[in-house]
Amino acid sequence: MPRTRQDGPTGPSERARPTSRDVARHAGVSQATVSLVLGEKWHGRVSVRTAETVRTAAHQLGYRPNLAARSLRLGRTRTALLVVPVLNSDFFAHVHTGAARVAAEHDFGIVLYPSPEVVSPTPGPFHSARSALDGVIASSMAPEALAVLRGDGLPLVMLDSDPRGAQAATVNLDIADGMRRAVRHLLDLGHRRLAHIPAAVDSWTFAVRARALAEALTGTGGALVRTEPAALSVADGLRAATRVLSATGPDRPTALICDDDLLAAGACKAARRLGLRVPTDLSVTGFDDLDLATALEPELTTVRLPAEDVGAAGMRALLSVLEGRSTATEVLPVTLIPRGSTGPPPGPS
Amino acid sequence: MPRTRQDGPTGPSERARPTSRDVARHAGVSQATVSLVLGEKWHGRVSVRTAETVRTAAHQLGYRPNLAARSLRLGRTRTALLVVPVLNSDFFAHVHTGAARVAAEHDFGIVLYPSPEVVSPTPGPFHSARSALDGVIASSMAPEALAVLRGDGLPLVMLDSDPRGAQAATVNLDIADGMRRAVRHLLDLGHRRLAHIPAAVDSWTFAVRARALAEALTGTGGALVRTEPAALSVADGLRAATRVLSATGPDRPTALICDDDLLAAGACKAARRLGLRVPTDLSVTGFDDLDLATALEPELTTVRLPAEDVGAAGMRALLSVLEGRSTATEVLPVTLIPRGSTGPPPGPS
DNA sequence: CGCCGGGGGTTGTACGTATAACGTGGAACT
DNA sequence: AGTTCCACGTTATACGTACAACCCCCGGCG
Repeated sequence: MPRTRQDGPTGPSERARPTSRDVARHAGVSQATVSLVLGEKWHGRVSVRTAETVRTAAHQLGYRPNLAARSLRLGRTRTALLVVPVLNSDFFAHVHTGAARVAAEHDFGIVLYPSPEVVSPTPGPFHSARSALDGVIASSMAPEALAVLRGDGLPLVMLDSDPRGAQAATVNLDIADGMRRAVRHLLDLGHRRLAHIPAAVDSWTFAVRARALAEALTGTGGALVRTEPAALSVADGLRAATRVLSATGPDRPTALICDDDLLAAGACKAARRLGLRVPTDLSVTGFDDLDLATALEPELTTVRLPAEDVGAAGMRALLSVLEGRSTATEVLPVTLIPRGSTGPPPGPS
Repeated sequence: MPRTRQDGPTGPSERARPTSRDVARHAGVSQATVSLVLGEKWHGRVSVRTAETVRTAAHQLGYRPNLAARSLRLGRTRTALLVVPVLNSDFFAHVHTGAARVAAEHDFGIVLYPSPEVVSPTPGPFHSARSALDGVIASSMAPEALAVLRGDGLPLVMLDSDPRGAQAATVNLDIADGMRRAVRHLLDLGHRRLAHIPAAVDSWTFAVRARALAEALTGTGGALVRTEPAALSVADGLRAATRVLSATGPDRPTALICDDDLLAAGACKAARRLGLRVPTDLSVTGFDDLDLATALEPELTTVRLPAEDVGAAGMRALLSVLEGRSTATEVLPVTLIPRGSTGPPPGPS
């Protein structure tokens, strides 16, 4: 007997949750009527008086619909999965916040999934096997992980990912424009020899940065003198920047473009250790505009990515897909935030 | 007719998900047998041959159990809610990671909820109204929010919260010990005049810091010369530290103890702006050991809080509670990470 | 030879909800 | 007076699963 009322060890204070039938009994109507009223589908089918009776009864009993039952009946769960590569970046934390806000407005829940590998070593059948889901929002995923996701056949929205060839709605950041702005900013300050510290991560969002950087430099007199990829951490940014800055003569750049604020922070550290002052001797730019950017001294010039907007737009896109309206790729604008880590290049000492 | 097979606009490729009954038909057995086999409850009730047949059939069809149905039947959802005050701190991101890892090991899911207010302005009926939950892990919650949570009558585990009077399992950090270590560290370096920048947040974890600081100083010759609370941000840490450091003479502290790395970062900024070098003229300590701590120059001496362990222990505690084993309060040790932001006080110039 | 036992399943039911399909009493119209 | 029709509900059912309770057949034993 699995279903005896739990009046045992927990005591009788552990009241079983009231069901719609309990409410019905209490209000003197049938369970169907309760469902109609509480589901706001009663107009013209139930009298105003009865509806009111039902509502007060539900309130008195503290009735909460059983979502498992509702999901089973409806075949929908009003829950979306948000997959992010790493959570310990407040970029994705903000993505989540934005998505959760929109979700809440539409009575949706969000399950956060910090990349399959983090939680379980076996990619295996994806988490959607566990939680009942209506759709998936995947952020900056590697292609093979995406394939796994798509295997579930769930409605999918991709964030900050390659829109080509993806049979899915996509919400992107205008990363290329961001890079153009950063380059333009440095060129305007007078820099001509730039170096790039790309993130050593195989994902669309970083591939775009490299391409846009090259394009933005063509025909401007500026040149990319060095490229040194780094893993996404302060420590590896430090290492990469140190290598780049150890060059001398015309190979030494006067400005460093980093794919991420973490890398930029590492670069600033490297500069200081090499006796270079930022921005007097070296300019540094980042991407994201994390908390970190203003914690540093000098504060970081960076391309701000509207993370919360990305999450919100992603959730909205998913809702559209679920309602049958297919969505075009959406591209959100980014802004360059000039701060203290960039300045004119040092004079030709 | 709500349940016509969806062969319309989406096309016939949108196969309906196979149910246990489909598997049964495919394997030539009854649905009950499928349930027994897949639920690993068949030993001695189903022959090995049949069990194998069922499993291959399930695999061929790509069967995934419908979790809504299972939850309805079982009355349990294998889903826990993790409530955190703010997500845009990688402390809580790590808490989540730890909890999610343990959850995955036990085939549990985790729904993350970044504090009621963030998502919906009305606290109202809590999120547990939305998602079907087996239990709640609440991290550093304000008392009134906790009361709302408890109102749902769900099994509850609290993280980093006041264990007294809480009829719930608690996983705590030995914050008091952390503060003691920080103070001891500074005293050992020779500091005698300390200032405290507490977080202006009404929560247990910060209240403990203040108390432990006072206790750690009694009878040591060290004194707390100033206390200036700040909101949990770099900017407000900067503001508060600026006020503290503007004092002159014996009121000016030689070391700043900050309740959080963000505040410590702000303090370092303040020091630099006032022409004070860290650690030569001023020592600074923080709490958390965020990425931030090693991004700064000098790197931050800080009390490392094992965030991931907290999350993991919290999830384990919840599992214990769900299995009827009540859990004692657990206290995790913390460590002081001495780095570049602390040093001997300046000589009596 | 009749009865027991147990291995190997099956049938039936309940979880709580949403909604299609079906009354039902009475006012209004023919 | 009979028919229509509507306002207001109710009854019945299905979603997919887990498991209690039953069933049947066959070998062994008294």
